[in-house]
Amino acid sequence: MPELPEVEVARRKLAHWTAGRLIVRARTGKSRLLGPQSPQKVTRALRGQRVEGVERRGKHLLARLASGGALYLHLGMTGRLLLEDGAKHVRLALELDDGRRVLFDDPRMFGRIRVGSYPDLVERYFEPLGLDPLRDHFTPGTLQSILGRSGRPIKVALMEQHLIAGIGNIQAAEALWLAKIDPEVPARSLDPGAVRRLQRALVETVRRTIADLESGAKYLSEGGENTFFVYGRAGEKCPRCEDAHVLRTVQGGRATFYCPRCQG
DNA sequence: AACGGAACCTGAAAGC
DNA sequence: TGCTTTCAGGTTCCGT
Repeated sequence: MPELPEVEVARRKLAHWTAGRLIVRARTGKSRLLGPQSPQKVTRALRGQRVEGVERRGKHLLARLASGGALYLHLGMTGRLLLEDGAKHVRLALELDDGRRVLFDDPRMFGRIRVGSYPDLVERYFEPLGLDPLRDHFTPGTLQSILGRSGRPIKVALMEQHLIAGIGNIQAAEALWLAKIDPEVPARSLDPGAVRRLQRALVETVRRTIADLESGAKYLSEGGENTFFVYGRAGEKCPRCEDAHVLRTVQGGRATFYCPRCQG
């Protein structure tokens, strides 16, 4: 499920829960989330460690440990972080010195858990990523130069993590609707005006989704109300022009929602 | 290199 | 009601 907004909210929560805390013990079991690492390697690297801070780039999280090591997490499609119980598929549990437990729940196991040295994990998982829409480097100029390198449909290009980090299927659709850009046009064909609108739209949709989540909004999959403009709204009237209906197509194997009138 | 499609998984929702 | 199919907000691998 998680795109940048959910991951950023997860980062804030994890930072809040673990601030100044010691991991008394970690529990995990053998699962594909661990990759080649043994459960023992993971639990040994975490036990007794103090969490010094939690960083995010795109959809990737890194918790710095006092040892100079770090815990890397990717929430995949269905991963989430929560306190205490209420989770059926806990893949990692961190028991803190205040008696609380942080749980990484992930039914589909598309997420990823790694331990290692902080520099190694940064190099492996952060450095290959492109522009992060919440950082200062995300400007119309940098976006223009990045998009100029791709001839793929703009919707597909927006989701390529080595170009722009953190945008997924929902945020891509929402940003293109806000910017009134046809999802099918080649990325490099956007003129400076369109790139400027897109840059603003990406920041806007990401910030708005974060604000919604912070105010308690639930994921669609957890029964939450659909707060998006076009995502998941095939057949409904476009909320802007109120004339055309939202269409659903498929690009790169993923559903794309857009207004053929506003974004034609 | 670039692209489409399948694969990896489980569970909820829709279809019959 | 219950069985079957489809779909899901991510990433990676494989063949063309």
